[in-house]
Amino acid sequence: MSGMSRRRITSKELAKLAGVSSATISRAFSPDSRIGSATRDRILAVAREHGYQPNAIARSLNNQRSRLVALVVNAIGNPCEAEEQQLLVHRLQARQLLPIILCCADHSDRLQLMRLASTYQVDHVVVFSDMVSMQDAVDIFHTTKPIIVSFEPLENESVSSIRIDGAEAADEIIDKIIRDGKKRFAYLSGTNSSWIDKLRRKWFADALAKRGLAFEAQAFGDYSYDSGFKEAVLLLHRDKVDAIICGNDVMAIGARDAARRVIGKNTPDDIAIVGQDGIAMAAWDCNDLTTLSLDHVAFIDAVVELIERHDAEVEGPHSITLTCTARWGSTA
Amino acid sequence: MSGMSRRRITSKELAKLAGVSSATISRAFSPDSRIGSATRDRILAVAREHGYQPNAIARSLNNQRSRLVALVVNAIGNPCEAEEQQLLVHRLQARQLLPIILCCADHSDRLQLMRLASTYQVDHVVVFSDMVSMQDAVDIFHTTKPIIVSFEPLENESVSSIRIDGAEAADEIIDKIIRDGKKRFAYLSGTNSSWIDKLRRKWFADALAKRGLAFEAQAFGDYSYDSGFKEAVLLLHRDKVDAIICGNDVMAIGARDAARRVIGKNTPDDIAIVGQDGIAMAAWDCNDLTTLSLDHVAFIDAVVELIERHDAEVEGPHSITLTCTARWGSTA
DNA sequence: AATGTTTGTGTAATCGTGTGCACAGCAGGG
DNA sequence: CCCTGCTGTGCACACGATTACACAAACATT
Repeated sequence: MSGMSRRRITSKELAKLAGVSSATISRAFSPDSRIGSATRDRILAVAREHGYQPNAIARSLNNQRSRLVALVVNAIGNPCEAEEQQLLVHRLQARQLLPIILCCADHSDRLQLMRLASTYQVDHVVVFSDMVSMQDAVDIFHTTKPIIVSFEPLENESVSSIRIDGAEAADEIIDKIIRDGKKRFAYLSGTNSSWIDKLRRKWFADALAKRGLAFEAQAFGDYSYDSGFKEAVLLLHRDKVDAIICGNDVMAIGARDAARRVIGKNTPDDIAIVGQDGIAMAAWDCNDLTTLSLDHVAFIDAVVELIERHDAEVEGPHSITLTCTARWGSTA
Repeated sequence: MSGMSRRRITSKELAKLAGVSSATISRAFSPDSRIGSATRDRILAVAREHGYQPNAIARSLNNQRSRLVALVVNAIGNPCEAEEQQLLVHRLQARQLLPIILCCADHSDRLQLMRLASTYQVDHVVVFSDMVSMQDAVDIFHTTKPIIVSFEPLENESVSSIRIDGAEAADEIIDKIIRDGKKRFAYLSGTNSSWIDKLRRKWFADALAKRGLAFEAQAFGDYSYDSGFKEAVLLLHRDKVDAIICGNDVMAIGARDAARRVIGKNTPDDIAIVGQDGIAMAAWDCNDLTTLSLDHVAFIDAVVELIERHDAEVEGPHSITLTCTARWGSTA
């Protein structure tokens, strides 16, 4: 435990200390290699004494395997993703894989950021963000076969994908709201550029169309509470809608607050408000949101499953489909 | 753009293609090295054509500089930390540094996890988690000089620290609550093992003591909404307190909901509820929490400042102190 | 006792870059 | 014409580990 040394000790130096060659040091740290158990024990003892650990960078260079995983996300703080990120990081850590977070929210060149990460020879890439196109991911990580979270089946040979389908659940929700007597629907998007947002909106639009209705208004926020609050005021006041489908749960909570405080209308009697994602906060007593929800555990299970297939070098395109469910609260 | 190749091209191969030596390739990618500008342009063109990027792993091995930063956090989903994490990741990315997240919440051997990360020769370590002791951090990252977020000055030569002081703000808050006529205080801890929690409690306990009072009850949660809810019911019902200081904002929101829904008491008239952290959600209209808050931007500025000092190899122990402020809402 | 097999260790090459050193070419000054 | 100085490039080694190969010793088999 004489770990006061500023510099890290190398395998060659440890070899000298233990009276063996550096190859033997390496073997002492590789579980299944031919080495005398007495030698191994002695080496591990000396290693512990001098605080030696094999250098993972050098090991990666030789192995062609870095045990790093790039996670491309929109943001970290964003609760919609945070729960899943947390789960995934746990699962990776359990497999001795280290996550590198690439955060796209700040729009400062996302592609450059991904290129930087790709130079670190990451073993896997998981793209959660809808701000990066599949083609960009494939081009930049052409050596890694990205895992992409998607809302439609991807036919591309060089990616694996997780497809999420909420059409049915959206239909259930719309059905309930209409039976409750609401007539004028609005959609509050999280962004105006994302294809995920477009698809989610389509689920609900299709459900409306099936019943001869359509969205009477559409607004654009930025997935934040404040934007949900602000846009809801406009929708309720100007467009006189009585049902708002929001792009995520956080905006839905903002919209609910706006309705209650600014307009003086309450859910679910006066108006209906629906979220999407099914974050834990949505189920809190003070929120109790009706939301189009995804099973986070199943979702991350799917990601891990794909990572395992890549590790096992199973060939061919891989795609897993998950379906959303409606989670009922008191807001719709 | 013929990036269909499965394997990544190396500098030596590119050298052959460009009719130069691999050393020249390397120089083409190093901004300040002696190389003819014509040669550089040609090399960069060929490199782009073949999708070549220098291998950061090999570069790190040679440089003794990985440009990786380990962030040791409790959890990712936790809103208390998420905002800061998000900020810090942005700042790191702007400096071309890649963050590796180490998540301690899952108690599966935190130390082993840190040891794993340390083998990747990270350039910096930032410890946000109060679940890892300073000594452990120093032992494991003895080559890296960790940056530790702390609540008391650390005299240790081998760490830099950010100290957070909330004594004054706690005093203000207690003062206000007492002037409002509340008399029986409870403290709702986030955990029973963390020294951060103990210190935060001390700020408020000292403020009470100054006025001849003390906490009449103490409960232990786990920083979650649900635990705040559950424990608050007990505190209000069994211990009949009329003011609850919570270990973080999320528990405070849970406590507020419990008071309102289960006990039928409202803030701030019947009872006072105080949070800590000053997360964005606390300011939402539906919450409007009184909270002991820290300026997140200043906080991350301090972290980045310490990272820069380490990069500049400024010697000596570094410590930056930040003070919390009271953020007033309608709950106390 | 001779031969084959297993075990444990050392030697040296390799992974992909960065860089000190040497050197060739070229310009300019005397 | 010689000497000095600068520019651009290649050679070779270093970074710290892994691993195929070789080989000695120990052990097993006939």
